[in-house]
Amino acid sequence: MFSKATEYALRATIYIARKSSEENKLGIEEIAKAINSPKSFTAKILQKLTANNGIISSVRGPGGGFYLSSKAQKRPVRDILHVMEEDGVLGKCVLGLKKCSEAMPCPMHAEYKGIKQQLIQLFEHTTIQQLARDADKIIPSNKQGRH
Amino acid sequence: MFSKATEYALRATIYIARKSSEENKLGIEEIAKAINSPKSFTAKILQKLTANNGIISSVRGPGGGFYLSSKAQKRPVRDILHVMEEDGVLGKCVLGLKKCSEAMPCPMHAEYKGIKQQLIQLFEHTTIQQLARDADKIIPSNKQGRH
DNA sequence: AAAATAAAGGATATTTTTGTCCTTAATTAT
DNA sequence: ATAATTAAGGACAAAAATATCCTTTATTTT
Repeated sequence: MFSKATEYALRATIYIARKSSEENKLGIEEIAKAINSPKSFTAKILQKLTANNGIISSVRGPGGGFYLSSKAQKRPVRDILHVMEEDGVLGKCVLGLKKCSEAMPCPMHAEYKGIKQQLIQLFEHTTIQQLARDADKIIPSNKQGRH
Repeated sequence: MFSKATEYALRATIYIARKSSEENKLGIEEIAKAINSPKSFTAKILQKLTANNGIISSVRGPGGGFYLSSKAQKRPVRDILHVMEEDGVLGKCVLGLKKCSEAMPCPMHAEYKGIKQQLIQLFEHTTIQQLARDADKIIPSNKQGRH
């Protein structure tokens, strides 16, 4: 469904959300290892997600690394797709027609319409935080100890 | 969602289903023009779909061309994806994890599960013929005159 | 101030996807 | 038989996606 770059972006962001905080940043080495992605390629992707006050925050130098602000945690997953310039795939025609609409539907339009809507809703309404918490329910992270 | 090659494969097959019969075959020129795809590239794709008694039938020489047997018309759209080696995308994990299952779910698994099932059902239960007929309801083809 | 650390950024390489062109093979009509 | 037509197939080209490496910049520690 998505490019590898976008898959890495999603995995990395969720991982950072789970394991980091402003006090406990994560290095690219750890992130790439954890999400099983090529390090340098992942670094480029994080650059994109970090650029101009983006989704991920970063600090250089010793003790530096990547983290997610609590504000960023509340952003919808779709924002990640947007930065990766792949949010288009959600609304796109399955047959790849540029002009496919209610007025000019492709042969699959009627059948696919409902699924498309659900996809858009899913990525729009799900926040990064929700996914991070879901993941923690299954394999608890050690970001914060539970009392 | 799918590669261009697969989009062309779907569009071409549906077009052939609508406009051709064993008595009235279509040439690559017409097909490519109709579905707005590069001719030679589309030819390669039709070769794939034609190979070893595949979905599309073809005959060389004058009066030759491509057509769909009535048996092929009844095949599910998923068969096209299979030939294009992209039926995998339907069942694939959204985050691209190789091992994502009920037992080892990715963070999006629960949320995406239902949509994935609908996608599989859609491509499995919809036949080429159904799409061709849907399309004809909107823009009637001239394959057979209506009395 | 110097050294060490970690992300940012540029340049380049590799692989895959997309696309084109030309020749070959099969079939039909002359 | 020969010529014409049309798909099959091979070789190659271009573009995009994926991946690596090296240098630079910011920050902290010594």
